[in-house]
Order: sequence, then structure tokens, then C-alpha cells
Amino acid sequence: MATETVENYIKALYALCRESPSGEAGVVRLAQELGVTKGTATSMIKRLSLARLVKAEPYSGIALTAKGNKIALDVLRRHRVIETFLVRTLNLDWADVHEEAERLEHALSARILDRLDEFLGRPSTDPHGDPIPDAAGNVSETRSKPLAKCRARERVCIVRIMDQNRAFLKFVAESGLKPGANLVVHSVSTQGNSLTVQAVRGKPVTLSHSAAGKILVKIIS
Amino acid sequence: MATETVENYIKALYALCRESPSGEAGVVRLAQELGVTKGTATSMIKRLSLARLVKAEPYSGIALTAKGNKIALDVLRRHRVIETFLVRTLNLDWADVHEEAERLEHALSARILDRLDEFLGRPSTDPHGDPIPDAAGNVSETRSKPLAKCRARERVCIVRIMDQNRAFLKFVAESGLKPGANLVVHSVSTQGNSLTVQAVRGKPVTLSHSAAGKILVKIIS
DNA sequence: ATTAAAAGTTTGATTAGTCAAACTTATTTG
DNA sequence: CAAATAAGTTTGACTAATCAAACTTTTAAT
Repeated sequence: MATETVENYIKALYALCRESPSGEAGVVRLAQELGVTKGTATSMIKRLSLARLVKAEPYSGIALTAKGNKIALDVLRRHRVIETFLVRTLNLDWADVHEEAERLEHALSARILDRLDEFLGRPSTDPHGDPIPDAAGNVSETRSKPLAKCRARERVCIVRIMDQNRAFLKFVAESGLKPGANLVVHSVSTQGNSLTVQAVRGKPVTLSHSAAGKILVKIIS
Repeated sequence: MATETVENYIKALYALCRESPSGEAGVVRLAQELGVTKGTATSMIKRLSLARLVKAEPYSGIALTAKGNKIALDVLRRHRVIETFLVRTLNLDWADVHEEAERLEHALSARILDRLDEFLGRPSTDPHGDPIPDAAGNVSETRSKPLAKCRARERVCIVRIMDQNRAFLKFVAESGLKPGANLVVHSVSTQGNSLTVQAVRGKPVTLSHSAAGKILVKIIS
């Protein structure tokens, strides 16, 4: 079994590879993400490379191997099942659960994970709308687009919030923009740097382009 | 915060001090308990002593300080709340939960612990009958005596099983001797090395003296 | 009261994970 | 394109936790 530290590196690499267009991660960003120096990250990458969890040539990009990917999905599954449990069963605040899950995800055995998953009714997404990989590592992502790309008068349903920042999540929740909420796009500013939406029984909310970019929606047919 | 390793040393020391008549623990037993060499245990004791968590002179007994005791009770609380959750909510087997709780107890924040405790209705004992210290570190142990000290025809209620061994717990459960079960002591062998008991709606079970010594009971008035 | 055994300590080495700082390679940008 | 900057690597040192093996002290036994 990978150590807690290794799991954290793998998880961070998974996220970085996702959001980078090349599909590869860099040492400096990785180090930032984990709060270590870049030298530390380099030496860890060397270890992961030796263990065949990542593919990395000196002075070039880093990518997960199939083996590394499997670990990433496993950690992600544990993380998201725990988040769901903390919100649904223990009534923890939406905005707080990320940090808590971060600590617990490494201590969960396969057996407990499965019991927890069963107890929760095998949820397909966590409270942020992030898909929960199944035990085999399959992820089914709902087709969606950023709210930022919507046009005026479109009716949409929020699918996912792509940000774990506590302040942002608190704002999103207070505006009634949690996953599952139905919205109408009121208006889009001419320069496209903000848009106003209204939840079914809520007040109109104006969002910056960057905020609307982190909210994924599907169009209601 | 103490590291996971430190928490484990403290917890083991707490148990050893309890069961020793002098109230002090020794390095060799401690090392055995934790699966490390005695040299390792010695050097850790030195560190704990420096951190004022234990009181220890070279070549003599080890005792927890007030500070060390507080940590021990905190870990014990986390351990026992988790065990209760695993058995009551996730339906894990009585005999398996100890090892699982061992891994989880170090990853539980105070906030989650309290929510879990609340969710479970603030239980006073875990599934083995071990008392759960409250958040302030108070433990209320039910007055009880070992089943081994009972006489024939006494009616008793099982309060606590003082052993985490899986095989023993499986045997105890299969014999219907879980905490809360009511028994009649049928007979006590002349040499006192075994005794036969019968649960209310169960078959008679014969227990060795050592097994009966690990089962704590209270007399039904 | 010696001496053998058990308990406890010390020493030197190892692995995981980390940092600071010097260094090298790649990428920008004037 | 050359110089500046950013990205990545290496080196030497450190802490936590561990082991094996030599060593010392205490305890038990003859």
C-alpha cells in the first residue's frame, strides 16, 4: 500500500494532469499544491517514477501511469464517499467537508469504504457534484458545460461545483446554487465578464465570469 | 498534536499501567505490545519523557503524566466511538472492529468525533462494554466483577468483555455472551478451573477460568 | 553471594519525508 | 539572439521512527 504522502502526491498529480491541456503536470505547481519545496517534489517524483506510478523524464512533464491512475481513482473514491457521508449523515457544513475528508481518506479500509457506500445507497456523486468512481475505478461524468458559456433565457440545472475553496462554497450555498438547483439565465453582460441568474424560488444573483466558469450545468429539456 | 506513533505508545502505556499492580509499565512489554524492538521503545520513552507525557527514570518503571493521561483518554474515546459506529451503523462484525478502529482513530477531528457521538446518541459504552470517556476525559465504569468469581445459582448480566482477540470475541458472540445478556451460573467446578453458565434463551456453555476472568458481570437484583 | 537470565540502554545504520541553497536547463522577452 | 526569469535538479543536512547488536543494570535462582 502507498503511504499517505504518496497518495497525496498521486492525487495532486491526477488533478493537475486533468486541468492541464497537455495532460502533464509540472514540479513547481505540484510542490505548490502540496505545500512543499520544489526540490522535495522532484525527489518524490523520482521515487514515484521508480515505483512505476508516474512517467517522467528529467526537465519535462509528469504523467500518471495506469497503476498511478488506479491509485488516484481509489483515493478519489474514498474522498468523495466520505464527503457524502459527512454532509448527508453527520450534517457537516458543505464548505468544511473537504479538509475533513482529506484527513480521513487515508485511514479507510476497503471493507469500511464499501459498507459506507452501501449505507449511503451507492451515491454516484458527492455533495459538490463530483462523480464518485465505482470500486473498479469507472467514473461516469454527467455531460455538462460551464454556466459561463450559457446564453440569456436558458434554463439549466446545476450539476457540479469545480472548486473546493471554502469561501466560494459558502457563497455558492448562500446563493442557492448547489448541485440540483434549477436556474434561469437572466442576462449576460455585453463584454461577457458577468452574468445574472435566478434560482426557481430565489433572488437574482450576479456572477463573475470566473465564478460562472466553475459552475457546471446541464440544459433542462 | 501528537503523531500517530506517539498516540499509539501513549495508548499502550495506558493499558499496561492499568493492568499492572504497581501502576507502572515496562519497556519490554511495551515494545511487545507495539511490535517494535525494546531499543526503539526506550528511545521513544526518552522522547515522551522530554515532552512531559510520561515520567520515567532510567532502569525503572514508566507512568503517564496528567498530560499523557489526557491524550490516552482522548484516543480511547475516539477508538470506542468509532467501534460503536462501525457495529451499530455499518453492521460490521463485532470481532473485526478493533483493528479497523485502530486505523481510523488517529484521523478523526474533534468536530467529526462530536458529530459521530451525537449521531449515535452519546453512547456510554462501546460494543464490548468498554466505557467511552466523555469529551472532558471522565470515564464512568460500571461496578462489576469477573464472571470467574461468581457462585452457582447467581443471576448476572454481562457488562464488559476485557479482550480484543478476534477468536475469543467470535466464541463469546456465538455463545450468546455479549454485553447486556442475562445469565444464570449453573455450576462451578470443584477446583474452580471452569464454570457453566446459561443465557436466558440459550444453551449451557462451559467456560475456562481464564475465559470467565475476562467477562465482567453485575449481579441482577 | 555469585552468577545466569531478564530488563533496559546505547550505538550506528537505515528509510521516508522534508528544507535551504546552489546549481542546471528551458523558456520568455526585450 | 542574448539576458533575464522561470522551471527543474542536486546536494547536504535534519527529524521521526525504526532495527540489530553490543552493552549495562537489575532481578531471580542456585
